[in-house]
Amino acid sequence: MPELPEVEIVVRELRGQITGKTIQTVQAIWPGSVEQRVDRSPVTGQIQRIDRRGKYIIMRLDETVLVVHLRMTGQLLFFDDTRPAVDGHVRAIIYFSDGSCLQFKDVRKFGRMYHLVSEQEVMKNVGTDALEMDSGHFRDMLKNSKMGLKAFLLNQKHLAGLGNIYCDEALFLSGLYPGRKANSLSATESGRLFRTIRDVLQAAIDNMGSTISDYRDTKGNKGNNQNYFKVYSRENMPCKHCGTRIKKIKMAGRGTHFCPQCQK
DNA sequence: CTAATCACCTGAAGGC
DNA sequence: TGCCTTCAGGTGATTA
Repeated sequence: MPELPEVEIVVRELRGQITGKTIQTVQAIWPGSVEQRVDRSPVTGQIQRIDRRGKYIIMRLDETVLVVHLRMTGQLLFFDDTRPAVDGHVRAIIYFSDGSCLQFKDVRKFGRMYHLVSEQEVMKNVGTDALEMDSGHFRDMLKNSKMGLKAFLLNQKHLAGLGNIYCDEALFLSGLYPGRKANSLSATESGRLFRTIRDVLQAAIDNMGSTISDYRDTKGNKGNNQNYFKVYSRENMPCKHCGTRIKKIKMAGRGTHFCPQCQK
């Protein structure tokens, strides 16, 4: 579910909710969801600051870091009081010394909470955050890749943060066919794609993220951006630009929506 | 290097 | 109602 905009909303809320709080214990209800990679040290300490790169949430403690990736169905739910798991899908709970808690709910169990010395242990293949990228670097990466655009944009090592939804949206608004080779773009097309990606992500943040089914913010609220999709989930519906039926095909292993008329 | 497939999991939705 | 198949926002390993 969560791509860059959804993770950004969660991070912004968490900053206000848990910065400065001290972790008392972490209860791993489903052990597979929590990876302890710090020898002889339980997860404790004060949360100094919270960062985000791509879809990763990085909570910086005194000596270590707690990194969370929500993958498909993960949610971080904050509560002012101490309470047991709110339902059977809660995989871990962080209890703070002031009595509040953060519950990590994840239906499909793909998400992870990592306790690490450095976030690089799990983020060595994650590139520059999509909102921190500059157009020159983006153009250089495109020029040096023979991948199709869809696969290129989904690959987190180039640009971190885009997932299936915002890839399809950005390619539609750029007028680019998802199978188009990255190194075939002109300077104009590259610049347009760069700006479109940034605008699509920013608009989604302004709309509190997209909720297809599982995404919730830390208070359990859904996003609103799903009401503004231009192509994603619009198979067989008329293109908002030209009226042609939107097609859905499988590309780079993912459902890919596009307008056969507008995207070349 | 690039592309395709599978694996990891559970639940919802559609076909029969 | 029930069974079976397919699909889902992600990523990493493996195999052509």
